[in-house]
Amino acid sequence: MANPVKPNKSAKAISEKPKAILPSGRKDASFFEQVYDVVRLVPRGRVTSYGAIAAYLGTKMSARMVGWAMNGAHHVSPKVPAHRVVNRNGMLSGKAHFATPSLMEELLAKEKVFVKDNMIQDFKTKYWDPSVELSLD
DNA sequence: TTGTTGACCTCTT
DNA sequence: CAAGAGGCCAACA
Repeated sequence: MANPVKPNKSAKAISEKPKAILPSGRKDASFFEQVYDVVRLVPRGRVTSYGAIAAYLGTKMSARMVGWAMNGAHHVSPKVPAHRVVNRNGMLSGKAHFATPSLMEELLAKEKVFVKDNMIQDFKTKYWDPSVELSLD
């Protein structure tokens, strides 16, 4: 009873083929590229979740990988607004991984996105879903 | 080389 | 309703 059903509703057409800039200098990872690209597409004052990005890539189960990608996003060019990426609950789960624990809140504050108790205010309102905003049609 | 961990999410009991 | 386990891909030991 691990997977009684596996709905393959993917049909995603990611024609994006950006350069491969990996934290380790590798150029084989495509998942990371997509993650970086999507996060960079996040408009100012908006926030998204790991699962949303993962789902946009086609596999919402790889939400963990999205977080890993962010880990190297700090030294990637152009800089990836990782501060705009939070978990499903709207909590700044990765704020501790930034240069400074308060850096994430600072950046979000500049985006007019206020945070309270490690949680984004009106998260659902600031929420930015790539699959929806980008409109897959 | 294999095994474990990891900025998560979803399903099952 | 709450808690536990499973699962994805990649990096580190």
